[in-house]
Amino acid sequence: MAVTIKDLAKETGLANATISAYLNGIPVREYNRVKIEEAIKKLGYIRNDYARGLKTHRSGTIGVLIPELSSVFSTTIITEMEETLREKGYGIIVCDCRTDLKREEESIRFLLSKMVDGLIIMPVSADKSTFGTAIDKKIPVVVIDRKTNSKDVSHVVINNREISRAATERILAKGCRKIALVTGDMSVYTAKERKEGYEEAMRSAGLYDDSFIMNGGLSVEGGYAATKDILANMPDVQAIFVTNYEMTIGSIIALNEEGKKIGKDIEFTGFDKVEITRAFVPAMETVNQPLEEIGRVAAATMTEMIDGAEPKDIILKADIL
Amino acid sequence: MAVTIKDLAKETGLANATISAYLNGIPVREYNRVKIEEAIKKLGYIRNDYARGLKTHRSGTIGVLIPELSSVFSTTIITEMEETLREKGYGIIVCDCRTDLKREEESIRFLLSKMVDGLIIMPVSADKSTFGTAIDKKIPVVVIDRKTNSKDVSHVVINNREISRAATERILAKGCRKIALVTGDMSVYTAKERKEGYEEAMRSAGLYDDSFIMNGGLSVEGGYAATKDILANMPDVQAIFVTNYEMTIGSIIALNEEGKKIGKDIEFTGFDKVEITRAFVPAMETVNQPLEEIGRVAAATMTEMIDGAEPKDIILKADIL
DNA sequence: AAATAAATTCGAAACGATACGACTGACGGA
DNA sequence: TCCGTCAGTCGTATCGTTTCGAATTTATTT
Repeated sequence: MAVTIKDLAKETGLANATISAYLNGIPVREYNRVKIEEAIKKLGYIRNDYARGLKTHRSGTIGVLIPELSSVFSTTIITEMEETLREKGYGIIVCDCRTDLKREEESIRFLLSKMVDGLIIMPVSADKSTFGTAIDKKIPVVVIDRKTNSKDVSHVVINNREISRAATERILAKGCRKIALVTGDMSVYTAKERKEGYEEAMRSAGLYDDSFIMNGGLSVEGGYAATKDILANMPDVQAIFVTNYEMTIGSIIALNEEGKKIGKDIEFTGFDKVEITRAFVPAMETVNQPLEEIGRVAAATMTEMIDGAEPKDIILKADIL
Repeated sequence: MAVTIKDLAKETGLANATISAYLNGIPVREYNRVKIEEAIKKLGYIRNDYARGLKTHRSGTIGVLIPELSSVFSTTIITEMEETLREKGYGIIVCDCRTDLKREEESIRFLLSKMVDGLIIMPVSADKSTFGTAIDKKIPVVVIDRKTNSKDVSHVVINNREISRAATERILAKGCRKIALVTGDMSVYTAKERKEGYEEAMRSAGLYDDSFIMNGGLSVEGGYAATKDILANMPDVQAIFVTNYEMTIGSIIALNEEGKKIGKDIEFTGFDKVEITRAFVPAMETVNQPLEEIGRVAAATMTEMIDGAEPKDIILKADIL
């Protein structure tokens, strides 16, 4: 079967405890170190994390739960998170719950049964019911991109409201008065915050009118449909502000189809780095989230919590490109 | 501490073995079933996979190793794979090795120490040295998007050469004679195959000239640079064929910057579903890989191998949109 | 109702690593 | 030379499951 510590012990003539010590970085005599290392190489030993985890109740693994793996938003953050955590000796297990609450719960059970030392999660709902089990088990939880009503978890979010307000004000400064907003369902934290930022700006200008607000369902298709709708029913619209990556893409496609030139026929502000479109629509403005930073900070917060730190809320700053 | 089977045993007055049996789907008496289920709910029991894995040498987990998490190619495949595996009761652990051979090895050790029941991998090199450890341990390995020189693993690839040949022939049929190819380093399996498909078509037409072949390094920047280069140094080029997603994007950006209209000034065939560009460059042709199918098939092959099937090679068909 | 067959349940021994207290030997100081 | 110190090493119990043969209960047959 697999090579175990006992095999190493037999091979080297040492006790398991000594091998274990070596493996855990506790100093052993030079000549023993050499023997052990030779044996490891010779036998091809790989530590059995399951046995270790059983004994230590630690796995050296962080669970990452996201609603959708196939979005730049998630992957950029995850990549950076993995990097940071790896440096601290942690690996990650990623679960994609497909924006499905039931799967989210399933996944959390899965991760917990894998004995993760912590949970970084972008919850589908703002309700703590799903990750409550983790909290009960005293497993540190970091929530990203959402604010929840729980005091037991850390939050890492961006200044959604402020940046949306600023973006809207920038459009206003260009002289636009009829500005449409494409956002998501108000049950989604970011959608709500971003809408409120927009609302603040519009109200201050005395221009708020909620018929300018469209729900784009946070998807490419939704953004596309919402934009078509806007163009069809609000002929005098002067600008569109779209509040996430997918909808931005959909919206641009719709504008393009309708022959509306951004910067000329209409002002446009999108969300996130829509790389390719910059070539085609240089006049487009974009709210740029510090994705790498979110990943880094979330990871760092996680390790701090594992080491005993209290939960904290961190707000990072997005900027406008 | 955590709730264990023993706690359930105490709570119900049954032996651990009975609880274990219930948990594993072996029938127990109705009234015991009820008692056990109540106890589980009451105490909030979650099975400790580590203890179980230690005993059974199975983890119910498949390791997935990819060179780059932040690419549509990977994420689409992974998402589909996860779906399929989940249905069979497996979870996945994803590792991103950042196209780095050393990390690839590290990650494989990590995954093996996590006792994965199988490994699905998109190797950086075609050399079996990295995943050899897995094979030695009799762990099924499925390689996607690459052919390796190992007979012990399954391969899931697309018909790279044929489809590239077909794509090239299609361009030729439009009357183009000077067709540039942007591909990657010849050490990369897909780059090589795709280049050879192109070469076959060009040779048949008596038009092959390797000065038309550019290395775009498989990245957006590389594709961009290669295309700029082509436009600068091959003024009479009539068409460009780009062989992966990232380079396609880079190439389109470059063409756009240079004011070259696809379908008018130049013919263009890209690779993979470049969603957004379709709105801007409807004349663009694209080789479309069946990503979902790759994921599905890889996952299915994995479970078959776990159940004892022999390694096999599967070639899926891409088409041209 | 007794005897046999079938279905559950039980107890205790693993699985592979770590933790803990006890033990060894080498070294320096008195 | 003797003793205390301390870095290393050793045995062994233990983590929470599953496994397996034996023991017990329930169902079936005669």
